[in-house]
Amino acid sequence: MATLKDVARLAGVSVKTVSNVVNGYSFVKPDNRRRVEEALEATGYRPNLGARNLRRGRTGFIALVLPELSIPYFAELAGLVIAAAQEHEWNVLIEQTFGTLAGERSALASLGPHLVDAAILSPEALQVDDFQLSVPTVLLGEHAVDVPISRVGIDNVAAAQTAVRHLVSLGRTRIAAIGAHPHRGTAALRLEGYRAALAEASLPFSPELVVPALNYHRADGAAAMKSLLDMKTPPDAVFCFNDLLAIGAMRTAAERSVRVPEDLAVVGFDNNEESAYSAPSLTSVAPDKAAIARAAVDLLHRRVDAPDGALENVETPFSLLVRESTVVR
Amino acid sequence: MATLKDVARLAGVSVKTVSNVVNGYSFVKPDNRRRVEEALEATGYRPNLGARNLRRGRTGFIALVLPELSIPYFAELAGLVIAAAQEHEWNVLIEQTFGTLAGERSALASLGPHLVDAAILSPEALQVDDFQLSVPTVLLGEHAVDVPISRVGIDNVAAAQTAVRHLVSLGRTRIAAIGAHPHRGTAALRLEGYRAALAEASLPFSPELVVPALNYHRADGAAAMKSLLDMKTPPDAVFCFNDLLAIGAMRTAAERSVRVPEDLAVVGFDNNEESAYSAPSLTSVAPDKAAIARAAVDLLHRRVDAPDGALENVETPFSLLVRESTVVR
DNA sequence: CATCGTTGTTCCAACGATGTAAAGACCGAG
DNA sequence: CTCGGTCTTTACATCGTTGGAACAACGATG
Repeated sequence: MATLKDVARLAGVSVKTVSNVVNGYSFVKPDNRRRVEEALEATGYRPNLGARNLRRGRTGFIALVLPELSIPYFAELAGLVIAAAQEHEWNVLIEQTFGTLAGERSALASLGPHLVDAAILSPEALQVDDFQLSVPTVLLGEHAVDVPISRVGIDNVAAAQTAVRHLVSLGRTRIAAIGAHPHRGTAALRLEGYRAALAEASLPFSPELVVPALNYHRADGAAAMKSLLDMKTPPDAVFCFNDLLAIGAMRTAAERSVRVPEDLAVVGFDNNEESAYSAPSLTSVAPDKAAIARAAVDLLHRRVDAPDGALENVETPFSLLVRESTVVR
Repeated sequence: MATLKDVARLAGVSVKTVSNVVNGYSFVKPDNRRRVEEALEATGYRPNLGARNLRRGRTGFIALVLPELSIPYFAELAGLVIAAAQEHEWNVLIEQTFGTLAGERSALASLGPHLVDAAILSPEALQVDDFQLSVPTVLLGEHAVDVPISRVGIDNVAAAQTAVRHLVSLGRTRIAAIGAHPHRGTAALRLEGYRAALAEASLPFSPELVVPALNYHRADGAAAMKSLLDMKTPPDAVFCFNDLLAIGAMRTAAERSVRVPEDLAVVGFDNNEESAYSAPSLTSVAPDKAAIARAAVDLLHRRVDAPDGALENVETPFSLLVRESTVVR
């Protein structure tokens, strides 16, 4: 691999002059510039990023800490973050926590100014004390606990309310919710939106219709739905806190020969790509994932330049995509 | 951020002694070792990986070049590669090519010994000339063209043959294939396995039952299925070259009121997590993705130590998971 | 008591890049 | 023909780390 030294020798100038050409410094004699450029071409020089960053005090990387890439929402988001980061000449380092406290702590511990310039976190279990951050950071989703960190996400209360309002507008009166979670801020907000929509329609809030889910995988949705269908008066609609839960719930409904949407309307959250193709296709709250990714990366980019900027709370748009799981074609 | 120098000053020893402690060098006086360890603890020292790697001539990163993270197969695989890489103290840098030649070329160009120690490629469009690699590399899947690079993957012919044999064993006689592709090596092999299974069963090979797909997304499967169902004698089974195509195909079948599996048996390939929850659930060829990820990373790890080792061709196991899309419960 | 091998520590150079300061080239003005 | 100023290039130090050589301390050996 060619270094600046090699190029300099070939062009017959000093190392620094080559560096100046590479970095677009203005005052280089046209003649030298030409010779250097030829030498660069001839050697196929590529800067050693490690060395450059060591000198510059930057790493050129940002961390993206998320539960798991096999969860479609995070996979799609990761793809968008990578694309957005590229525009700022950042490479993205993905760390998986598997939603565990230990995983999140170890991811956080491995972060540091020498490894990444900034970090995007999507935490599920972190405690207040864990947030000893050494690089500019932005949270995706909601603060699980009250910490002064910038955040990007949608208005979860409004989004959930929109979803449940839709179920109400279909004439459903016994609307369940799947995905309650003791420590997840997002879950609390979606539950709040759910309750608000019920109240708005003067429907009673029945705690037994709110089913917790410790993970948000398909299997959890399937299990939760089983318990709902075992009730003596099962619900006629269910609002799931993500699409995977909804897919699992629909699976259980199919196994019990409960018709969706006739007997049971189902709404999900996240709008995974697969949800447009499920049978029936899934009505879902669709956050603008590209906007989230771009907002998060842009915010960090500003913050790296001005580390002491004010906290930001960016709200990105969402929409409700109505599909077959709530409305008969 | 604390450096070795800070720790050394605090412990009252030289920088190198601290370095020795950090790197587990044996001959350090117990007393000094203790003092250094206390100082490490007190300062919260973390090695600057950039500097270390600059000195060691390693970068600590491997590249994973794949089409798109929003494709579940690649997302799942990426998660497993990250986990496997962690065991070798490697971080993974993901590059998305979106399946285009330009995307793959630019990913390849950005790679180099200064950025990554090795690379895992999952190419779709690369030409022979493009393979001017500067770091140890392994291909996932198949060689699109004939290049001398190590490779990890399953036996695609045998896997496809197993899938189609299963359809034959169900008494299906008019078996279609979705996913033919002019330049994709994997597609050619799966087609070969398809033809072998037909031949084995003395079934005729009908070119009109082989539908090409330029991309392997759900929409392509849906479109391909439409063309098959428009035939005057539609197929009674279809082998899709990946699960997304199969999901799309099943979607079209549902829209046309074609019953799966009664009227049409469907088999996919990849065993995405979503395929166990689709309605009906999808019979699929299941490669051992964890084995693929581990084999690829291990191979690279060997190759980094011994760059001139022989080419390797690692075949990982697969199985056929029979679900509702081919067999009535 | 000189010598030796082992153990423990320090000093120096180097990885490849860039910021700084200073030196050299060049120009026109006085 | 010198001076002052602007352009252009260079030597050097530096980022944080580690390999190697040099050196110091030690008990053991003859």
